[in-house]
Amino acid sequence: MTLYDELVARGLIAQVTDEEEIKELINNGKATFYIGFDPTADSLHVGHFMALCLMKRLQMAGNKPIALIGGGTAMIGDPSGRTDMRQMMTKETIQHNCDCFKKQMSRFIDFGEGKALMVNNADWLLDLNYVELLRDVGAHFSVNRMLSAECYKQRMEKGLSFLEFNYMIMQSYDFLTLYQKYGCNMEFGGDDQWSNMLGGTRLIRAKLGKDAYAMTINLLLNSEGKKMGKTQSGAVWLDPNKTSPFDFYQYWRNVADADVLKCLRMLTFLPLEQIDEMDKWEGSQLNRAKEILAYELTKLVHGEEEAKKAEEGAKALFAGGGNTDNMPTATITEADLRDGTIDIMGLLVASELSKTRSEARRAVEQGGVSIDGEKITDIKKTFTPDDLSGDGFVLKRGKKNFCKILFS
RNA sequence: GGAUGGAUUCCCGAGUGGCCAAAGGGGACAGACUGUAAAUCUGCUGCAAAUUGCUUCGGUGGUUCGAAUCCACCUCCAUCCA
Repeated sequence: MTLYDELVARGLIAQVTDEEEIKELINNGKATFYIGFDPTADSLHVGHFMALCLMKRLQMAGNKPIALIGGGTAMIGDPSGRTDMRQMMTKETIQHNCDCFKKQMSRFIDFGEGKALMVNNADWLLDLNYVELLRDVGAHFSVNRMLSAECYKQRMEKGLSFLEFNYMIMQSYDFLTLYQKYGCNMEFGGDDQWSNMLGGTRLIRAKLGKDAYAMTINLLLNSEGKKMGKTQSGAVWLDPNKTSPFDFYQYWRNVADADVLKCLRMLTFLPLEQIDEMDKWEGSQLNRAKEILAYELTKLVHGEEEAKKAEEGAKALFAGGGNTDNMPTATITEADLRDGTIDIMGLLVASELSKTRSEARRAVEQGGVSIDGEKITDIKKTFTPDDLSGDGFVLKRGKKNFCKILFS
C-alpha cells in the first residue's frame, strides 16, 4: 500500500489541489512540505498532534518536513473558524509559546541534519516593509475573491478587522518564502486552512510561474460534528503539566462508541489490518478498542511508562481493586483547617474536585460524593487530622473524578 | 463624521421601576439506567459562616424609599449614509 493510499484509508485526506502530482511526490519521498503551527498557547494540543503524526508518516516515507512556527502570523491572528477576534498576544508571550512548541515537537519529529527543519516566520514577516509588500504581494490578491472564501464569509456577519483580513496574505507569503528558500513545494494543514493555503499556491504561480501543492487533512470531529480534543475546561494538551497523562488517557478512554474507530485510524500508527479487525467489534466489546486507543495515544505522547501507569490507575479505579498509587493526590495541611477540622466541602475544594464550596455542597446534596466507596450525605461532616492520617483515603466526586487525600 | 439599533449569568435569549439571583433553551455538573458509551428520565446551575447574608445585567456618575429597567456622559459592536 502506498503512503497516499494509506492516508486515504485512514480518512486523513480532505482536499488536494492536484491528486496525481501529490501522489507522485509523497509516495516517492520527493516532497518538501510544511505545516504551520500558530503559537497561541504554551503547549501543543490534540489538533496539532494530528498534524505531527502526518509529518511523521511522511517523514518515514522519505519526505522532508518543515515545521513552521507562526511567531509572525500569531501577531495577526487567524480568523478562520472563529466568530470573534482573537485576543491579541504580546511579543513576549508569543516568543515563550514558540519555545514551548519547539521542545514538544522535537519529541515527535526527527530534526536531525537534513531530515527536517523548524523555522519561525517571525524571521521574515516582522521586517517586511509595508509599501513594498503591498506592491509585491498585495497586487496579486483580489479582494473580491478573498471575500468569497468561506472563512471570511462567516466573519462578514460579525465583523472582520483589516488586521485579520491580512492573515491569508501573510500565510501565502510564508509559502512563497519557503518555496524560494528551501524548495518547499507542498503545504499541509487542517481543512479550515484550505483557502489560506490556496492563496499560497496561487501566489507562487503568480510570482514565480511555478506549481506548488496543497493538501488538507480532515479535522478530527466527533459524531456530533464538534471538534475533538476539547473539554469544558479547555483543550486536551500534550504538556503533562497542563493535562496529566491520566486525564489524557481518560479523555480517549471516554470517546463515544461512534468515534473510536475513526480515532484509531486517524491518530494511531497501528496497522490498518488490525484496526479493520476491531471494526467488527460491537457493543461493550468496543470498550476494549477504547482501551487500546487510550493506551496507544498516551504512549505516543507521554511514553510507554506513563501509558502503563495511566492504564493501571484507571483499572484500579473503575474495575475496583487496590493500586491507588497513580491517581491524582491532594495533600491537606494545617492551613486548610478551620478550628482544627476540615469539612467535606473543604476537602472537595482543596482537592480541586470542586471549584467552589457551593458546587461541592451541591455535589454532596445530590449524592455524588463518596469516600473510599462510602457515600457522604451529611453536609456538616468534618474531619480532623487524625481521620486523615495514615495512607489517606480516596475521595470521589461523580463517577469519574477521584483524588487521594493525604495529610501532612 | 452622521443616523439607527444593540451590549443581560458559561452560551443563546426574555425581562422596560419593587413580585428579580433575573423566564425559556443549550451546555456543564449530579443521580437513575448502562459498558468509564449513546439515548432517555430526574435534579441542579452567582458566591458564602446558607430557612439568612453578600455581589452581579458594558463602564462611570445621577434621579428614586427602591434601578437590569429612567437620565447624563463614556466604551465597544452591528446596520445604513458619507
